[in-house]
Amino acid sequence: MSRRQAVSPKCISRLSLYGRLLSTGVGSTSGRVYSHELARLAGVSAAQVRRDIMGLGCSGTPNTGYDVQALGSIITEYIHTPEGQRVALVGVGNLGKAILTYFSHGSKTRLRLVAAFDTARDKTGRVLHGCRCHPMEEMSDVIRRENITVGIITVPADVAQQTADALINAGVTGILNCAPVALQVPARVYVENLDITIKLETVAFFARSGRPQADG
Amino acid sequence: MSRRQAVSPKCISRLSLYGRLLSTGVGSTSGRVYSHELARLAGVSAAQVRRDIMGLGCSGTPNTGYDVQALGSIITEYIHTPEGQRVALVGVGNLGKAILTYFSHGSKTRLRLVAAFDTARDKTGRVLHGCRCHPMEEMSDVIRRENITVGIITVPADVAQQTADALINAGVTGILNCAPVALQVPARVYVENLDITIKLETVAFFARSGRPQADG
DNA sequence: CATAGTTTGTTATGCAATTCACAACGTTAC
DNA sequence: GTAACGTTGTGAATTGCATAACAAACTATG
Ligand SMILES: NC(=O)c1ccc[n+]([C@@H]2O[C@H](COP(=O)([O-])OP(=O)(O)OC[C@H]3O[C@@H](n4cnc5c(N)ncnc54)[C@H](O)[C@@H]3O)[C@@H](O)[C@H]2O)c1
Ligand SMILES: NC(=O)c1ccc[n+]([C@@H]2O[C@H](COP(=O)([O-])OP(=O)(O)OC[C@H]3O[C@@H](n4cnc5c(N)ncnc54)[C@H](O)[C@@H]3O)[C@@H](O)[C@H]2O)c1
Repeated sequence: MSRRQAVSPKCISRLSLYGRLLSTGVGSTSGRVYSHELARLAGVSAAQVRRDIMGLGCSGTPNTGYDVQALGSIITEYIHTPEGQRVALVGVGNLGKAILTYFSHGSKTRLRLVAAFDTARDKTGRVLHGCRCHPMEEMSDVIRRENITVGIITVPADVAQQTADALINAGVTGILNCAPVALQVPARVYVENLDITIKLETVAFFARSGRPQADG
Repeated sequence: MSRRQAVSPKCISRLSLYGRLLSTGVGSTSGRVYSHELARLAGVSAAQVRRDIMGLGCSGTPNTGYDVQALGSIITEYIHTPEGQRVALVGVGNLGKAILTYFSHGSKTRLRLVAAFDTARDKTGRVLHGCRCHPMEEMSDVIRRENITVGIITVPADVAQQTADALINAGVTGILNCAPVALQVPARVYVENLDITIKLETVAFFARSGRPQADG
């Protein structure tokens, strides 16, 4: 259970990707996979794959590669808790609804999106894809009762900070922020920003000058 | 027009963020802004801000900071073309519709989302927020005619690669990929991946172990 | 059993990006 | 005018990350 050493967010992101590749039919014939195979599918180098796996207490055998099942399990157990962490989403608008739909149908992650929140009365009280939308006043209670540790923010930019404050107050320690603002949070809280406009402007820039190959 | 030197995607992303901050009421009273103010709002260090700006042929004056208007213009002109690049979106599903709505209403970028594509007949032919949804057969023609250089992929994962191929064939040189696969593209094409599941799993991981502070 | 051929685990190397530190400069106060 | 303060611009130091490289290990084969 104890983490071997501090790993970077980028490393965790790659492990998450390897995990998905392993669970979606890689090496399904042999039951085994080489580092360079995973590398090609993940868009990274083979050395990178081996190095990432090294940090997990590895399991590969030379000349045969990795056991798909075993490696998948190790990665999943490293990234996730046995029960799967519980997630809440705030702001059931266009983007919020898309994410809600995705995580109840399309996604295979161990994470569970178990509650949604909104201010609009036509949203609250309803149940979308098995996930109830609560009014904001119930946030603190629901997050504690449901043991929620992660929040997704899909509210308008001008209320994103207060939404983050409310989530943190209620006990959330990780936030995926889809609003285009940099949140101010205490050091113990981890934030990732998912800013579509910035990503798109970056793509547009390199669509012209075309040099580097990168990712996020 | 000529770029001073090769800059990293992360640098461009930060410049994009500074640009937005400058255009949304930073230092609106004085008309000027300090590097440490931008830094706090962007969630980076003051030295980082100054260094990023340095690469643009800078304009700040000691003790007074930067002229908001001037710096904003310089950043915009560096990141964008004068006319604004044109963008197409493929896959008008839950996520695709949310993005379409956002870029016709909520966003202030110079980029223009001017065309959408889908296979489903109930999507094609309709006009959403001033953006027509075409059938896939018209892609090549429309992209050339409309001078589109950037594509957004919001189709299911199993058709993302063929969608990318089609976009590239039609002349697109930058792709924002929202499907959870690593696309194989020629070196001249620039790809950014926007993988919500990976981002969320990364947040969940550090919501427990809580160490680093990072971003993407 | 020995030999050839691959792939892993890991260490060393190189590179890029961020931070540090400070001189130069402008501004303000008196 | 001049002294004191605060910020910029930028070379140097540092950190972190990815690539390269290679010894050890395993399989296969005759
Ligand atoms: N839709 C996109 O593709 C897209 C792209 C980039 C960024 N974003 C950002 O994501 C966020 C949401 O975008 P959207 O298109 O879904 O907007 P939206 O207007 O469709 O949805 C916003 C939702 O938040 C709710 N809300 C408003 N104030 C609230 C509050 N104080 N507490 C709780 N809920 C509140 C509203 O009732 C609404 O349901 C915005 O910050 C937007 O900038 C969206
Ligand atoms: N919705 C989310 O929040 C979310 C989160 C993470 C990842 N994603 C990814 O984004 C993509 C889209 O997700 P979604 O929820 O919008 O799915 P969706 O099923 O709602 O939309 C998919 C759209 O693509 C169209 N399509 C199907 N095949 C096509 C083809 N060959 N060419 C052109 N169009 C085609 C469909 O008609 C549909 O309109 C998926 O790859 C999904 O994994 C979505």
